[in-house]
Amino acid sequence: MASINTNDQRRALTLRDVSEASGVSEMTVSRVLRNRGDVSDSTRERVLEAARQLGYVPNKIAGALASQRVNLVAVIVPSLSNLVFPEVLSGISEELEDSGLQPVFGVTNYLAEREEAVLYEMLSWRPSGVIVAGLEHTDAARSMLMNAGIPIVEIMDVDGEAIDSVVGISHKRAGLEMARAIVKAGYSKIAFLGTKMPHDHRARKRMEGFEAGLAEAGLSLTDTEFYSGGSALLKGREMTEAVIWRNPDLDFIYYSNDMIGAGGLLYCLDKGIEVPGKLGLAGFNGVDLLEGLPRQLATMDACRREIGQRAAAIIAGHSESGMVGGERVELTPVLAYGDTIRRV
Amino acid sequence: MASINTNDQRRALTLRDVSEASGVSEMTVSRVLRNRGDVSDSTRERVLEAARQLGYVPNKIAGALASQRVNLVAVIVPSLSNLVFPEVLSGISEELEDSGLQPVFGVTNYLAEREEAVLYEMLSWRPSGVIVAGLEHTDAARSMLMNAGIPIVEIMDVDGEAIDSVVGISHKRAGLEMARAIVKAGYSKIAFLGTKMPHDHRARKRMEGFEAGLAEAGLSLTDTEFYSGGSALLKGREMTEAVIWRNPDLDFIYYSNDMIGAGGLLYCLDKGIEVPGKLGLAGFNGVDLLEGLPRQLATMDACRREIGQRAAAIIAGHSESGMVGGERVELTPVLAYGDTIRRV
DNA sequence: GTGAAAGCGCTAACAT
DNA sequence: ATGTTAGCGCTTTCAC
Repeated sequence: MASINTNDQRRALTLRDVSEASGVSEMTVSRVLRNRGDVSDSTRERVLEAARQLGYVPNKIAGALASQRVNLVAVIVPSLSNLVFPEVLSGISEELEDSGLQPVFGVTNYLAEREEAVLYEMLSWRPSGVIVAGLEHTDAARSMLMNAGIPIVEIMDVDGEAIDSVVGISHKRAGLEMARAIVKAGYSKIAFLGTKMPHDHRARKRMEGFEAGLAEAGLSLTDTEFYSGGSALLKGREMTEAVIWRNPDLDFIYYSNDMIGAGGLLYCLDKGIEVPGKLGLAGFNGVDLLEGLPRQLATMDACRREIGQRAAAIIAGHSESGMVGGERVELTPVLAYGDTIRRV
Repeated sequence: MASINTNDQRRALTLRDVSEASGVSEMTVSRVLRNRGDVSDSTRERVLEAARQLGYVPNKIAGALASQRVNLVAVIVPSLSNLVFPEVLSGISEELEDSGLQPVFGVTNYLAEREEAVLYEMLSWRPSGVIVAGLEHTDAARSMLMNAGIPIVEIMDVDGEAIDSVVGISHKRAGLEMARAIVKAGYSKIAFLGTKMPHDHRARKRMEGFEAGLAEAGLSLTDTEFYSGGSALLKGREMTEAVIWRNPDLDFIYYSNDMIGAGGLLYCLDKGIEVPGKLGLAGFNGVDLLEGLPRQLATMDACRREIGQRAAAIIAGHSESGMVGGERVELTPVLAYGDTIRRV
């Protein structure tokens, strides 16, 4: 009890220290600590006790180098403040929980070069798999992924060519179906409000799909506006005000995410604008937050958590049973009409 | 141009491959790739070109083992869905950007045993430093941290005994000052609404400080209510309704976070309850979201981003110049009255 | 400015 | 059930 950790702070403990303390070979200590191979109960006890007493923490760097195996899964997302990605990450963590694999998160801030750098850094740790948001990458990044020799899962989006596996939804179709629903509900003077970020490819695809849907009915967007930075809720208010001011006869606004949509909704309620009679509104993502608003904003669930789970399951499957790869999982978002689209 | 990466997918490239492709020794290739030591320009060119052509990604596992240096900083937080932590993480990432250090994130879900497990896993990769939220840990975790021989920074909270360095605010004092401000404004029938999580020590400390502040004026909490799970905004509405129903003469509600506070505010606006005249409200954190609400909820900034930056700066400082450690940084949150506390 | 040898701390493979 | 040997891919150190 007395001399726990009197060891020098500089030098970390090694297997050898545990070996000496327990009078058992390094190899056997290693077996005990990894639950690998047969070890007698008495030996196991002694080793475990010695390791505990010393406060030994294995060196995975050495272990990984020797075994050529790393229990890490690289997960690369554009942002954490988006509300969307933390949920994806939860799904991944949850699914990986009992697989022996550990997620490691990297953030790109929606910058392709940043993605490339993060990826390079992560691949240099030789992870067991990569989960990366989106299908758009620099050439270098794409080539790194193709040559990594590990399972790659691109998530969120299925509109494009996948490197290996892909799990997501079609944002183009999401936009398209929203447009159809809106047209069917009788709206015709329609605006799109979104983020300015040129690298938010999914928002862009939703807008493209949306325009295609309007085109089917011979319509086109009356106005658009894009923001960057700041409180999304506030930006939603401001942009809504601006676009209404510019287009007094506007009858629908499609927002690229629920936060700005919620801001728009609050603005309309404040100003006494009749929703959905005079003005219809819809967002995207299906975030929890909406449940607490005075009215339910129409939205489309992006299946965030499930995307994380399915992606993680693919990586875990590979590492267990060496699957083939190249899987494609397209989930189908459901349109929730809420209270902000006129019912016909 | 033709035969880029015809290499076998199984075996990753090594320094030797680059060495052979460039006709330079492994050692010199290593020097080039790390910008270490003198290498002639012509040699450097050849090596870089060969590495690029092959698509070589260095093996940091081997590098770390040989050099006994790892450019990783372990960052451990309770949650990502809290809105608070993503901001702390941004602060850390930002500060570490040009330090050569890389943050690696782990999540504990407010569970002490989970924290211990995550910590163990992370320490086994021998990071250059640890940033961990909170001062409360299991004995084993505490002992691991003390014996890791690397800089440890506990963040968010300064009310307690630190292992090494600490960066945060006093949540007790935050609660205390909120109570004083409320009492001064003339409120006296006061409720506290928060999360049920027993391991949210900071929310607990705010409540304790708050009660102490009320006690100074001979007051005590009229009612409390705690929730877990679900949409915080919605829970805020529900709990507010419940507590008002139980205590018709209630004149103030202190929420443990801004999200439930915002829910409460929206509820009051819906119901036409006069805020702050009949009922005062206050939250905690100072999240962006509040800016988009119809009224400004009173809150206290938790200095999240700055906490991340300062903590990261301490770790980076250590790794550069071998500082002494044991720093203590207490930031001071500012009370923003907004529109939901009566002005006197 | 460049190369050769030794070894980081562990585990695979093969003893016994 | 336990021990021995070799080596994972790099970097450190020292030689030239």
